[in-house]
Amino acid sequence: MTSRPRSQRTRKSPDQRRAEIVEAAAHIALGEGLELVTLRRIAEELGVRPGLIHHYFPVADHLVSEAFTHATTRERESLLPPAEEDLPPVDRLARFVVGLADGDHLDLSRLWLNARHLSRFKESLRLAVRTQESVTRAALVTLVQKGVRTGEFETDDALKAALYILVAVDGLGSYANDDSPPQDGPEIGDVAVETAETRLGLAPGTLRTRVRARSADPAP
Amino acid sequence: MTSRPRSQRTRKSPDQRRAEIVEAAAHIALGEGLELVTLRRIAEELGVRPGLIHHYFPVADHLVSEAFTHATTRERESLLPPAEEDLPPVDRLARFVVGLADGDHLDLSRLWLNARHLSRFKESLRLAVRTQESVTRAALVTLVQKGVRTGEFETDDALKAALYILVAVDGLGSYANDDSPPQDGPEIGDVAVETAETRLGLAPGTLRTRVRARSADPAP
DNA sequence: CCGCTTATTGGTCACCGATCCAATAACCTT
DNA sequence: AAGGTTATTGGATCGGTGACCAATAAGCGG
Repeated sequence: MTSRPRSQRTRKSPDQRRAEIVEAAAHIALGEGLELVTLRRIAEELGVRPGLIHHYFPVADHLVSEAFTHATTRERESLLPPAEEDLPPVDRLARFVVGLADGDHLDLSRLWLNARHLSRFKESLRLAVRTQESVTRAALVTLVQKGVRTGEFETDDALKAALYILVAVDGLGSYANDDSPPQDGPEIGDVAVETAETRLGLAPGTLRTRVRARSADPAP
Repeated sequence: MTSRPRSQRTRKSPDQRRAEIVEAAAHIALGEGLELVTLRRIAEELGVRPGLIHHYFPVADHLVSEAFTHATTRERESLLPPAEEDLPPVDRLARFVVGLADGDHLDLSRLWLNARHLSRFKESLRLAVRTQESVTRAALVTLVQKGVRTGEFETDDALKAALYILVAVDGLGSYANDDSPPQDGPEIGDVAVETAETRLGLAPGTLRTRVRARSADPAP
């Protein structure tokens, strides 16, 4: 009865295998932390021998930074997607800010916190963080500018407004690993939302309203 | 010639030795990171055998969290000292916010970032972080309230104002490990300073001015 | 001054990382 | 169908960590 689930050996194309590895690494990074993106852990995840991972990533740190980049990119595409023609900037901003301010996407906040710290010791990760940072910033600046053109936002310095919003978002992200009761008085998440509204001349409550409106009205 | 710097054995009182260990650990934590607060590393720092450290801290994690608490407490006492009767709230706030916003105290910002992330995995550290967080918050709230009473600050919600300032400060702290050129357009450090000024009804530039004034005028 | 408590030593052990490498076998090419 | 390329394996090595412990000696109290 010695079932032989020992799947012998499955040989895949380098591209495919590599993608598979990065995918698994990103998954672990997001769920368990970048320090658990280890040759053995990823190998285990894929049901493969550690040596194989080393074959594709001779330097383990590179896998770590790729995992971060991959996870981060995918998350951004869902949180701050590039212009959807039909969706006004206010709604796009609302999704981004509210999505991060509220409990959702805690994974992502933790990952950023993780990466920002770990980048102190890992050169390649530091570069990846910087890159992702500027991509995000660019996306947000573009969004703000578009909103200004459509008259939805009001600011004389789009870059500055974006920076303020990002600092607030990252500030909240600092608390991503707190597990204290959310009785922080003035709903801590509001800080980012209010900051965005203030900086862009939106009436208080606008952003949360837009999000609620959208989720209640799934099919236009 | 065999100099015998092998200091035989120096036996100290438990209290003294323990303090010495925590001191060394705090130093390493601040300068090299909490993950380097290791039995061996601290022992080396003190010219002592690792076993001794284990004798005082059977659970290594406790040393880590104590190191954080120690370092953090000392730094706070210099950055946000408890009421000095002669110093007006504006100046005390200025020292705190500007001190953190500008390049100084990078060590401290890195340590906080470090601790906030690492607390994801270390229970005892998580508690220490939460404690230090609330001590700092309480100190800042008290300061804001005092400023409101003296008429220097203007806000209808001291706690909220303090939270905003802290989020901005922590947001900046997120970038503590960046080594990119500081050409971030609108001086990134300004975000915290401006946030404080805005939230407390201070004229723009007030805080930086106060700091400059104080450092130019050492002896009253 | 001697004895006893205990701070301090100098190891051991198990665990878990990265890195490297020879041998194996999957699969494509001819 | 045979051969060759190389993806994949299964080790071994090395360095670092925490935990643990018997033995030693420092220095205090009698």
